[in-house]
Amino acid sequence: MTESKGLTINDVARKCGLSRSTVSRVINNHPYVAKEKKEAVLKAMEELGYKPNSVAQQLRSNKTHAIAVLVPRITNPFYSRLIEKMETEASLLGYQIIICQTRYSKEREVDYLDMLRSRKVDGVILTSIQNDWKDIETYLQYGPIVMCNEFDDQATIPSIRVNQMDGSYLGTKHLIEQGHKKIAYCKGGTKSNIGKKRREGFNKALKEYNLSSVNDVVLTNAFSIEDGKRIFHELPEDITAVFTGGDEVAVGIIFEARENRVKIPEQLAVIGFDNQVISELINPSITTINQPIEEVASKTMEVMIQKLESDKPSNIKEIYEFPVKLIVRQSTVLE
Amino acid sequence: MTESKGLTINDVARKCGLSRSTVSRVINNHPYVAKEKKEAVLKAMEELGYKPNSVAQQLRSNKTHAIAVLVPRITNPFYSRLIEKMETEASLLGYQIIICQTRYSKEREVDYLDMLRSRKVDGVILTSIQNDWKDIETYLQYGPIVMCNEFDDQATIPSIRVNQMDGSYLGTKHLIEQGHKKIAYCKGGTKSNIGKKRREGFNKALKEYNLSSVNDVVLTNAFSIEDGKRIFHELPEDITAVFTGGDEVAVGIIFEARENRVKIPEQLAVIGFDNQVISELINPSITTINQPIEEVASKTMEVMIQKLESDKPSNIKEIYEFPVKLIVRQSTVLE
DNA sequence: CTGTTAGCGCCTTCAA
DNA sequence: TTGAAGGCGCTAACAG
Repeated sequence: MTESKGLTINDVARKCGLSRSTVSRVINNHPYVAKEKKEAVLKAMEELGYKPNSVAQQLRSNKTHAIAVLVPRITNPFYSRLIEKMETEASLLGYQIIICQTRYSKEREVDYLDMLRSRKVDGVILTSIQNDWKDIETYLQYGPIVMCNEFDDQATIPSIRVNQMDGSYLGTKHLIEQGHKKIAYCKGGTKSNIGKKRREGFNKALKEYNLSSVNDVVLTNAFSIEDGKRIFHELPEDITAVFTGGDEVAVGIIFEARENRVKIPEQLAVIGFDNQVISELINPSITTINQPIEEVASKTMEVMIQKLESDKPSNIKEIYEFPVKLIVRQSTVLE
Repeated sequence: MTESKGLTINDVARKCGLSRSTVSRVINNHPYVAKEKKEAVLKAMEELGYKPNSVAQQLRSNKTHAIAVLVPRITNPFYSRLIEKMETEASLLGYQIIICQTRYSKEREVDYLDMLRSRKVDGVILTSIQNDWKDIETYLQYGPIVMCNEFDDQATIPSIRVNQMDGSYLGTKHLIEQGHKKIAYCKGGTKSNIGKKRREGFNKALKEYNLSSVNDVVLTNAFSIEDGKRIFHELPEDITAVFTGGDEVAVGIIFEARENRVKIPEQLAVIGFDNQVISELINPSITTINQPIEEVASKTMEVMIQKLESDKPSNIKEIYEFPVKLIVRQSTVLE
């Protein structure tokens, strides 16, 4: 098969005996085009099988209708749910999503942000942050950046997120109300603001019940199922409950507990975070914190596209915070 | 903040007192540029913070370095693993991935294929097929199309996949060897070639053991966990084993069996497909078929980029078939 | 209402 | 080794 030459607006113009401008006007639905000429153009485009070259349109208009979405890894169900909804919304509004996996690398984050400088995308959505805000800020002159999920208090851009503090507060309070006095706390990376807020909520709950000083068991690097398995073995003897900060970690702990004949929740109560599909299916099912992921994703895309289509400045701090909900299941309460 | 005007090659040329052509040569690493002038250009670009406008480059070169990947839904772990690996490979070779979720719609599939016509992407990777091959074929004149996972026997394009028939054959044989004589078979959609091959493998195993005529229990629309739950209740009394065609379906069946006090594998043996993370974590763990997803994804991207960078025709049928492996776990054998 | 003209930013002959 | 000029395909003034 011979590679198609790519029809241009000139071919259409020639075919219907009109000028390129007229054809262009028809393409862009301009007013003031005579009915019959418009139809002639439409007919010519149809017969030729013409479709405008979007790259040329992009160059002219200085808009790509593409948005980069940076995530650590797409296989993490939290991020894939975010992406699923963002793509659906974007597609409805005529935008494309370019997937960018940073795999927690500062360099890759910068490389992807550079797509703003090279005009490959109109805007960037960050769902995690590897670099300092001052380094990210310099990219703001090339197009809007919106933060979704993760955030930075100094950042002067829109931020769409859930109330993380409330999540850990509700979860911890629930554990305390089940009678636990010695609760381990798992955290992920060090720079995350999500982590900070969660810790605040955890502490707040302890304080309310005057347990603050007795709880200082903190497990770090808690992200994956594997981490959960490791953490199970790092748990001190006197711990009766774990706040994991993620359903994956909870799954790992439960799996390892099963292998080691440790009963959950009788000997160890476990609470997750995210309300992922697996939390409901594993046995025992996992008490967790539900985040309205779809709403967060929609709102993020809405804010981004609004920035793109209005000429309002993008360096304004706006915060949209969504509520979370405690989902009680078997991993913390007896049947 | 004032929106950056976007520096052009002209600004750089002016800054270092050379022509645009020379600057362009430096950008593209052409030979025959005097060392000192080259350095002057580099210095000017550096000081100005110039980066070439990739849209203009795209228009000139008629290449976008973007590849559309069509999947039904990104939240399906099978597809997100495929995408993860594809994105990683593409990014290494200087390409971007545009995520396109068809959600099993013919119309959306065509809309996304149209990005080839409008030159938004250089190539398209299909991981599922909604339209007939003859309708897809017409897009081939605009750029390469590669099939990954799903395939069509008539299609004259590269196809990267696993040996589906072997998968269902191995699984079914395993069930038969455990003593099962009445095995239910779950299938997904009607048009899938994957489904056809799987059915062949299933039948082949039955035939080998002379069980062909007694097995005619086929459950349809088996995709999700919810489908699995439904199917559990549709199972005839005399069935002792189910070939589910997917770990999600197996999970649904196991979940519902647990709720209904049906013992797995004693009363019902279940075999999945895909070796997804959850298959190992659920209790009982699921016997399943492992597919080398990462290898399939890499090979797909390799083939695509090779088509893009050579001028070889893209309408050649090439088949790359990877082997699958049976993973035996608790859902089919007593401990 | 329609055509002519002038670029968007870049790369690549062609001449020098 | 370098610069001038033309054009990739499209749209938006500006005339008419």
